[in-house]
Amino acid sequence: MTRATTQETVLVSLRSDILTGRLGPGDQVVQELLAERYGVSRVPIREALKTLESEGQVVYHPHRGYFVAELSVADLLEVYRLRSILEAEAIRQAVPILGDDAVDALAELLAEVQTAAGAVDVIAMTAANRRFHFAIFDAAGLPRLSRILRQLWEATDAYRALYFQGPENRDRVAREHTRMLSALRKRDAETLVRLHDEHREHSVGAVSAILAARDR
Amino acid sequence: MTRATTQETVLVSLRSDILTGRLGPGDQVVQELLAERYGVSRVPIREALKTLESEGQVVYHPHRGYFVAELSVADLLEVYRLRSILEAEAIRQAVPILGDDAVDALAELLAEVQTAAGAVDVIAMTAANRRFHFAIFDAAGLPRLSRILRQLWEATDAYRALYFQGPENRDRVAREHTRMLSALRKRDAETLVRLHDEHREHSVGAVSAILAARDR
DNA sequence: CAACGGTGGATTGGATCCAATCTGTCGGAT
DNA sequence: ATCCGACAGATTGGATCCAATCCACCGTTG
Repeated sequence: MTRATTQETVLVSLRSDILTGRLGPGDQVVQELLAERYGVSRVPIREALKTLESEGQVVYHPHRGYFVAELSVADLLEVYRLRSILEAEAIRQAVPILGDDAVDALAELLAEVQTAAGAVDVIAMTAANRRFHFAIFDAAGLPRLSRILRQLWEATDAYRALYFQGPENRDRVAREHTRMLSALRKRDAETLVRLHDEHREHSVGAVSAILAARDR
Repeated sequence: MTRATTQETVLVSLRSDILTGRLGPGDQVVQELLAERYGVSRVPIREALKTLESEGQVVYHPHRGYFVAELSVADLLEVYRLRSILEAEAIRQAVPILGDDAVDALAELLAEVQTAAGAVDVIAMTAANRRFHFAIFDAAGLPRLSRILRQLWEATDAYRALYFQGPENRDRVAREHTRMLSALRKRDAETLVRLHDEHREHSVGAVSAILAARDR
């Protein structure tokens, strides 16, 4: 059994801090503070922050430190535009080579999302939601594409949690996922692409509204 | 004047080491060795390596260290496939909003590539070539897209230098760039996209041949 | 009163030291 | 002869310490 290194555990903690809003957009990330919070030295914190920086989750100013990235509306639109292009590519590649067992696994993941939604556990729902979508994307067998998509998803993590706050959004996501699964069962890539586009379309609208409200 | 931090200087040194083949694909990157070579401690090395890791230039195995990434043929094909999609997007966005002054600047960059090609300075040519292409991509005003494209380009840096070794490849690139510039002057995005596709098509063939030769 | 320069506290950047882990090798047991 | 475990060297991971930088505050000066 290979134990996780400290920087790895710190990394997941930091991600969750950002996801839950404990570290909000624009906040300075003081290394000493985190070191104390997690009971480690500053070294693994720094390495974890470097990773987050390259993912665009935090920005780095030399000699000033790391700050949780803030998304402008333009950023948000760009992220969704890129996702639209790349997810379509992933889906078209994945659907024809998806085995029945993989589809069954997806049904399983769908159930997890529903469960978390029912329990109003926003964190669990965000995680399950991601697993559902990436089970499809990863099936394309294009690791770099998966990696880029992960970065794009993570870039909006700080805001996605807000989206799932609304019960109507949770219900909507549940319905859409069900339709995605049925398109998958028919191996209907084009419908799946269209459903994803609608899915994103709605959430980009909702999140921009949140952003606009914040900036006021 | 704000001085560069050590990790930044180390980062550019490392990039150049990889580009020139001083660090070849598959090599282990021993931190102590680099620390001595650059006359610094291991800390900035580690941070620079973290950055390279997230770009996919090196891979990281906990407790074992960093290794210069090796590209399989499948990796290479994926990189070029993604570039094809994303560069087309960048070009279509950029061309209509490109000012005359920007086109003039590109002509300038083209000249630099030619000069370096004439001088058989592979390093300078690689750098100038990149500046030429990214002047176009960056003009799209989509920073995340630019960033992703940079990562994709860097992933094949270790192999690109080999491509420019061949004089016929250098000549070909020079000709193609000239045609790109003239398409740009006419604001003909579709021709420019097509030229880029041909450009890539040829180099992916050449680099796969190099890869195949290595693996034998 | 605005602009400038100095000063002190806070924070990050880098160096050095020690601990943890991995890997290859050498004996010994089966 | 082969497999297994202990040991040693090498390398990385993390902690601690000191130096460099930044930034806000304040007093001075024009």
